Amino acid sequence: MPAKKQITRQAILDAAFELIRKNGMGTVNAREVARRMGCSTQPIYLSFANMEELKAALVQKADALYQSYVAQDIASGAYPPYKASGMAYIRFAKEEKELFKLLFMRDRTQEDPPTESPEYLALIALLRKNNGLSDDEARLFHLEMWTYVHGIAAMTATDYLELDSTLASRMLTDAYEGLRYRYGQQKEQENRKEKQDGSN
Amino acid sequence: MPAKKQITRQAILDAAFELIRKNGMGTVNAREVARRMGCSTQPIYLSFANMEELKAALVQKADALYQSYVAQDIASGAYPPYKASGMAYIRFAKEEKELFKLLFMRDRTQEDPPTESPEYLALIALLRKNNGLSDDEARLFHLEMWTYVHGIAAMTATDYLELDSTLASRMLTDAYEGLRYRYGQQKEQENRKEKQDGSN
DNA sequence: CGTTATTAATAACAAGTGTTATTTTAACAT
DNA sequence: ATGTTAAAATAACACTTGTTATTAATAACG
Repeated sequence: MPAKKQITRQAILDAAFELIRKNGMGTVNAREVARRMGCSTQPIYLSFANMEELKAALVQKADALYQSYVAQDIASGAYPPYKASGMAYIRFAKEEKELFKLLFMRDRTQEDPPTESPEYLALIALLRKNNGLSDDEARLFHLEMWTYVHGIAAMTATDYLELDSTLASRMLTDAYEGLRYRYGQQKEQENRKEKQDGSN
Repeated sequence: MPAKKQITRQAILDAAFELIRKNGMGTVNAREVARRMGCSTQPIYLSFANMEELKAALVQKADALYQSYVAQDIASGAYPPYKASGMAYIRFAKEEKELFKLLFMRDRTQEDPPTESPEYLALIALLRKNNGLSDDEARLFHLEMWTYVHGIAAMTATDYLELDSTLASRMLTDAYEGLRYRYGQQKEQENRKEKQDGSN
């Protein structure tokens, strides 16, 4: 079964990924991808059923890159694991603005797992262990930290903010330690209340 | 100068605004706006030079609505002024998701005033007064609070988060009081250092 | 009541984009 | 070398959207 085989799915993906990285998903279209590969639009439809399928593959590729950011910042040991997750998210937003917008600033869809990911549960466990929090407390603590991290990252990706990693690190520590203090306060209050209840 | 005058600029603006509120700027186009008014696209080009001009007017209208949110939440007195600003931002994100995305989740452009708005300066002044902060400290404090508020609002607008106002209020207080504690700590450290320097 | 100015409707053009039909090209088997 | 066949180029179609040309309608004025 002889043929003439040249333009691979991978090559298309790579060309489209460069486009999306630099100019965003809004600029991805068949003719532009083809132009960057110096070919016609036909090969695209040989490797993908339609543009939607290509775009889905691009999202996957973007997510893989994000995962590598997290893995690297955790492995590097520059920060403790919980903080490293946040720093990686912010670093990704800063270095890959378009991909960040694609992955984290789109409307949530039904595909997005509402289920609790292992990564999420690992972070919750980490907070419980490090700060002596209950499961509910850890979840709220994490929500508060994560919305904060997301705020920094989102404003960075849209160019409202330009942070170096030193300031980002400081902001995360401020928030984290501030919350530890708050949650400590709450524990004290609960204890006081219990004591009172006991003495009555 | 006789004529026949019926479809006003205002009517077009109103129809387009309903569209943008419900379905976002991406869905605003001449034919759809016309369809909603039960007329052709011609009148649009009588009142506006082009669609870009219409869209700019829509952004202005959206901003006016946002300003009314802030004004109302400050005037209501339900929260102290600094907190009210944040609560209004979050409420706007929750009740007008598309408008929020339009105003606050787009890439920053050159039009966006890099200059320090009076509103911003008023909030800084408020923080200085209430918490005894220096100008620099207040600016950083505000940056930390505002990125947090933005994170909550942005995740709400994209449906990753669904908060009632009670939880939003609690989250803001947690962050605010946590930061007050942190900035208090820093002041102590500085004082300790000064004392040491003095004794040498 | 007819003229005229102005608005709106209709139709059309242009550009962009997804997609498919048709033709051409080139690698491999024979 | 040549025929077969997959892949690629070219061309075309469909649809969307911004915009403009042309035509029809209508209100104001004499």
